[in-house]
Amino acid sequence: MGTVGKAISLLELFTLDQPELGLSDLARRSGFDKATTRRLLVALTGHGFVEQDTATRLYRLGAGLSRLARIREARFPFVQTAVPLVRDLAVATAETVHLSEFGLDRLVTVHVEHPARANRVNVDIGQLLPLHSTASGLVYLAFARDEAVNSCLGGSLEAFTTHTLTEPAAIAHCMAEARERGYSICDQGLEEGVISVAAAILAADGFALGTIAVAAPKARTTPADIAQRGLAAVAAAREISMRLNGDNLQALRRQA
Amino acid sequence: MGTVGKAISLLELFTLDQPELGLSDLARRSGFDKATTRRLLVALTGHGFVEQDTATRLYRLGAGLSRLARIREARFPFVQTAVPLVRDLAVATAETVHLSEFGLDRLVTVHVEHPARANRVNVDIGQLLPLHSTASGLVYLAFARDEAVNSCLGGSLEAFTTHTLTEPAAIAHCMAEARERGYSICDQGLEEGVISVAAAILAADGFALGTIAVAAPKARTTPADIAQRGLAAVAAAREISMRLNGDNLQALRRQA
DNA sequence: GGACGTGGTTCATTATTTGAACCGTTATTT
DNA sequence: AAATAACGGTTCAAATAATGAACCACGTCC
Repeated sequence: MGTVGKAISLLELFTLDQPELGLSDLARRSGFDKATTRRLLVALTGHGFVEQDTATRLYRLGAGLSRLARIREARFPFVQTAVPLVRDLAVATAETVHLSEFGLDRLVTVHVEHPARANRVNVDIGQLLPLHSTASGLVYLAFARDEAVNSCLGGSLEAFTTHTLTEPAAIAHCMAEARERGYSICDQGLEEGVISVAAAILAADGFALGTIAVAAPKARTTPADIAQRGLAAVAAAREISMRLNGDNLQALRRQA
Repeated sequence: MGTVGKAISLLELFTLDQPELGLSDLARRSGFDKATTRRLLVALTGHGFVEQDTATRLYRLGAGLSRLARIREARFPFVQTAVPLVRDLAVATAETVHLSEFGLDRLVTVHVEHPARANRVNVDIGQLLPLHSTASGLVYLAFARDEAVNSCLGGSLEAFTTHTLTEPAAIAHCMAEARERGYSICDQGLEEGVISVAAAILAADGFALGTIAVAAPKARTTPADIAQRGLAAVAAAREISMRLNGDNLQALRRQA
C-alpha cells in the first residue's frame, strides 16, 4: 500500500463509536509502526484532516474534511436535497430510514433518521453497506451499470446470517424483482431480525447513485407493511431523483 | 513535502468554481509531475476521496470525504447546530451571513446564507479567511488562546487593501475592542467596499472555535446598522455556543 | 499531414518512508 | 513508595517507495 493509502486508512479508523483515538491505539488498529503512524498523523494534522486535543492528546477528524465535503456537497447537493424526504419517510413509517450514496464498492450511509421509539433498528452514519446483503445494495445493483453488477457478483459474497443470499443467481433474481417493483426487500440479509426495503435514487444518466431505505424489526412487520413502505420509499426516491436532476424525466425512464 | 501532503494539496485544488479538473490541469496547478499526480489520484480514488467521471475522465471530490465529514459532524454538530441561526440572522439583517470554523491557521467558511437581493457580498463555502484582516478572524483572535494569537501576530500579516491592519499593536487594539463589545468590526480589511461584523462561537473551555459574521456593502451601511448587526451576531453566537455546550454557562464566562 | 493537447504508462534513479530502540512522562500495580 | 507498564514522541541506518523524462495512443484543430 502506498503512503497516501496508509494515511487514509488511518482516517478510516475513526468511527461514530470511536471518534477520538490515541497514537498507540491508532498504531495498533492500523498495524503500522508507532513512528509511521505519528508521521502520518502529523502530515494529516498539517492539512487539517485531523486535529489533536491539546489536553488529552487524542486525535480526531479535522475541519479540513468538512471543508472539502462541503465543496463537494455544494456542487452536488445529494444529502441536502434528500434529508427532508428522508425525514418525511421516517415520520410516515415510524421506522428507521437511512440514506446511502455509492462510493467505491460499497454504499456509504450519509444520513439516518431514527423513530422516537425504543425498539428500532439502529444504523450509524458512516456505516458501509455491502451490496449483496442489504436492501439498499440490492436495489442499487438493480439500477447500476453492468460493470458494477459484475464486479460485485464476481467478488466474494460473505454470508452475514443464515439468510444472506450468496448465490449470484439468487441475487440476480432479487435484483430483477426489485427492478420490476421499484423497491428491493432484504429479509435478515445483514442482521438477524431486521427486514428492510429500499428504493434507488437515480442520476441524470438513469443509473443509481444512492438509495433510501426503511429498516425495521421483523417481528412487527407484516407483508402489508413491506408493500406500503416500499411504495413510500419509491415515491421519496423519485422525488429526490427529480430534484437532483431538475425534473429531467429521461433520467427516470429506467425506473418507470 | 511528504507524499500525503502532496495528495491532500491535490484535493485542495478543487474549489466551488473549479469542482472538476483534468489530469494535466491538476499536474499544472499542483506543480507535480503528471505521473506523480496520476499516482496520487489513483490512490485517492481507491479510497473514495476522489471520483473520476467515466465519460469526461475529469476528477472530482469523492464520497469518502462526505462520509468522514459526517462522522465528524455527528460527534461535533457545529454546522448542523448553527445553520438555523445563521439563516435567522441573514433574514434579520438582509445581508450575507457566513459561518466559519477554525482549522489550522485560518478560519474555514462552512456555511453561507445570501440575502435575496442583487447587490450583496458574495462569500463561498470552503473559502479560507485570514485572521488579521477579517471581522471573523479578529473576533476569533479576541477569544483565542494566547498561543494562537502570538502565532498569528508573529507571522507575516499581508495587506489585502489599503485598509488592512498589519501592525500587531493595531490588531491587538481591535481585538480588545471586540472583546469588550462582544463583536468585531472589519472595515474593508480584506476587500474594498465591504464592511463586516462578527461574533465568536465558544467551545466548552471558553475559547473560540468558530465565528458567525455579517458582511455588507459599505455604501449602504450606517453606524447604526453596524451596532445592530453586531448585537444580533453576538446573540446568535451565544445561542449556538449554548446549544453546542449544553447550556454550560461556565463556557460563556469570557464573553460575558 | 503535422503540430498540439489530452489521459495514461514505464523503469532506472533518487529521495522518502520505515521501525527497532530509545527517552521522558504518566498512570497503575505491587 | 518502589516497580511496572503504558503512553506520546524521537532518532537514524536500512529498506522501500516515490519520482519524472521519455514514451504511447487518441482526439482535434490548422
